[in-house]
Amino acid sequence: MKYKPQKIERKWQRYWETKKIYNAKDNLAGKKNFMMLAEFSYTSGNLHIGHWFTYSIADIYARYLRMNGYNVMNPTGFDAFGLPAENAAIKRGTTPELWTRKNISYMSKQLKSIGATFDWPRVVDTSKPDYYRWTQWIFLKLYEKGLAYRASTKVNWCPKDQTVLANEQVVNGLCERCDTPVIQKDLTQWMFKITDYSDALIDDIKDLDWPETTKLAQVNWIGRSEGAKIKFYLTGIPGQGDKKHFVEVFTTRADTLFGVTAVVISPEVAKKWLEVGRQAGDEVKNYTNKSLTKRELERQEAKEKTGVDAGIFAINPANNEKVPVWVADYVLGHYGTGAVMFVPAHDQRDFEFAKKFNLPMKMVICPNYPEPKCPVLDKAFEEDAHLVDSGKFTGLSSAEARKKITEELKSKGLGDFQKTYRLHDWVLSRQRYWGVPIPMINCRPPAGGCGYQPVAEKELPVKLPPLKNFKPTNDGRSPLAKAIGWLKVKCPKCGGEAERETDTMDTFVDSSWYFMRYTDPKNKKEFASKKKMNEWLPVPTYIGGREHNTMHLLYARFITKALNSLGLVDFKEPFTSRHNHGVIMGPDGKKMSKSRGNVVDPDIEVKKYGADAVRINFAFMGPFDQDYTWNNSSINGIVRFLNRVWNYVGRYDEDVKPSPIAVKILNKYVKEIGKDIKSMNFNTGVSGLMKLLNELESHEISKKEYETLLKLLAPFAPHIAEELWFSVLKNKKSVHLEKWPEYDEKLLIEEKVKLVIQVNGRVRDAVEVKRGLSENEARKLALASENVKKYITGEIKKVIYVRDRIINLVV
RNA sequence: GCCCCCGUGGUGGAAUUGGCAGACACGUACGCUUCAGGUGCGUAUGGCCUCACGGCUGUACAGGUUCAAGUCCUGUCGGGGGCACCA
Repeated sequence: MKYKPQKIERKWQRYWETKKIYNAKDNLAGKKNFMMLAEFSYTSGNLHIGHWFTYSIADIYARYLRMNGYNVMNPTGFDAFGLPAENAAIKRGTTPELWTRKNISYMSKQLKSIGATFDWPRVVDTSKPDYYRWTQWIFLKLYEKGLAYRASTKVNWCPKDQTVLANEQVVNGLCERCDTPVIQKDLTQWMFKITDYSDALIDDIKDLDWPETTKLAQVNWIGRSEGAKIKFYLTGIPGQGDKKHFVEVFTTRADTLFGVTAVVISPEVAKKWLEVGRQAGDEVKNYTNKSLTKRELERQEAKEKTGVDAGIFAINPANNEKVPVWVADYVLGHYGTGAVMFVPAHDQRDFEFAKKFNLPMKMVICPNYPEPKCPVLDKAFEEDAHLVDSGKFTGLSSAEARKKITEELKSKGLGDFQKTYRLHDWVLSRQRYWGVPIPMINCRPPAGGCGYQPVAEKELPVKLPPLKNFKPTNDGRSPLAKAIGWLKVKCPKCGGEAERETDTMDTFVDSSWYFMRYTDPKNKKEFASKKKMNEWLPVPTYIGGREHNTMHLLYARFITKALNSLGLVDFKEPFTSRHNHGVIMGPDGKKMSKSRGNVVDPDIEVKKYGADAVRINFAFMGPFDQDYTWNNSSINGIVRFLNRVWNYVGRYDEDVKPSPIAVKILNKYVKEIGKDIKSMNFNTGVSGLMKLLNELESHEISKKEYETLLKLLAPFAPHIAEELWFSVLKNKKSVHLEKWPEYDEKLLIEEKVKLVIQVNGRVRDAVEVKRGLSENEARKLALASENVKKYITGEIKKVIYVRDRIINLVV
């Protein structure tokens, strides 16, 4: 009989599912729980090759752990809400709901074709009311705690998708989903106070077993910088006395305070001044207003800095010098205090501004110290050095001066140490239909005017109403405003006619807690019971894509920390170890996309070669955290290998006695392959299997050894292993319920080893010797070699002997 | 600009953590098989020199440390990623 994967794979998939062998029980006596988490799928239509990559390796690992005695849960689910589904539905003239349901049913079929150990009864679907009622519930808990709030801010608005985006969803000024340039708008939005956790999110990341690059990306994203807040009193405001008003600046370089030649405020800060009726010339007003209408991208990409003299003055708290105040849009409104002290000698941006507007420079950090002369610069000197012309601080190092100057300012009430973060609060409102309704009610006049009220817990879920016209509107309001019957509701406080909140949540809220639901997916009373969560969480191993470094992973950490503060979960971090998988590029080396026509369809590959071959191909490509260009022919080698396994096991004869050499070979690879899978080096694990077969093929083995071979193969190629296990070896119970084979340490010891002989570090010979040779014996052997003799011209100065490995003669 | 990672045959990659570079595969070449073909089998395959034994050279480049360097250190070049007018 020939190996025909298409004939056996479906059969075993059905067998595993009906026998429920992969449905995790909550507690199994004597077994340790292990949730093998791979990111769930977005319901975009069908699985692409990247899903296969992720799920294949996750499943190999899961199967290995299960055979090693763990109680493994390998859950899967669907991230089903969100913009792409909505856009696809609009394009195809269907509804997001129908579109998503159809995709889920098709993708489920595809997921089953992988032959993975998915725990189907635990599947979650974020767009189902029994899931999103808990997303809403979590929102309410955060609201109670003050971690969800509504405020007006400058937000990122995608004019094409007609919705607000979180900072994390803006890539180079473009919408992450549709690449449309994002504009800034002042809108009142629901936000999560992720910034409350800035320090915890940075500090706790140290202890996680995550890729360093991911940790670093998060630390950079949060962008903590330590410096000082310094107060500059204002003067020269018509009709206002001195010391009545002040501007605060944030700086990391308090040591350059004596080099200040101006204070520059952002248009955002300037606007507040204009609003409180401060007198200002038309030039200042015009500049401020014009800057504020600019797109973020425009402001960033401006080649030349612009600005205007505000006509008032600030007093340097260090030396009481009077310096002008300028308004310039290179100073950002949303970072620090929105105002900076202007030190052109030691800040490149200020330097450029000073050049353009002819503002004075003053050098106070001198690279030549203690030489009296500082060089004339063609750019700002931004490094740390020693202070000059800085009063009593002259001569101090930058680091000392930062501390001393800030302390002095603090004692006078003119400043303090201050940390600033780049991270902003998470804007979670979306003005789109296909998402979780935010469970709030707004009571406005002429009704009671009670403002926003939370929906009572017992009223949850606030179901998403069916809508014929769910398209986004251009008035900045969610299409839910059109669902009149749904919209009108009684105010919980005054009983007057109020309206439901019409914004829906960012889908990243849904995916921030889905792994918790896996532990208790049917719970009707809680989002998950604490007891069950404690049995499975935090997630020991999480596999996913690098694109989530600063989005999903950060959000899930935040939600976990928030729930922990509320006493709802007992852990502070959701994922103890994280592994990023690479991206599979098309055969042309470019990112796969329909428009390029370089998409490799996993269904076609499976039809051609079988799921086992596709799985092993992914495992064999190389370390799974790297990117790969799809190679059309590499899978041929895998198919060859599986054919050879098929034929080799087909040779099984119950009367044959195993050769001792074969037993030894197997023993060696039991150790190696196990080690490789355990450390997630799946590529060398596969090569181990290939080597094993290469070495074994010329030997006879008995049933026990055939069984070992199949057990080693089982995590990688579950179908063929199962088929041979039943049909050739005549076993009655699944190979996947077997224990991982053990190896005999004693059998690993080779009595003979290869000793490499070097002369001056160059290999000249190699001899087979018995293990544990003494240095003297080795030396004799080395000197006996003809080839070695040629190179020994004089006296031997030194001998380095590494037992059982190498002898190096130095002459 | 700042921060981080990576450079090994024609290709994917391996290398017991400083000890035989190129395992295992893909591809290619030649040969064998015949079930015609894609997915059979065998041999060869970093480069240069040699009929051969063997020698030289070789892990982006240039140095250094060491008996010994793909691995450690310094610099350069190239590729990728994160942040980016962040004070």
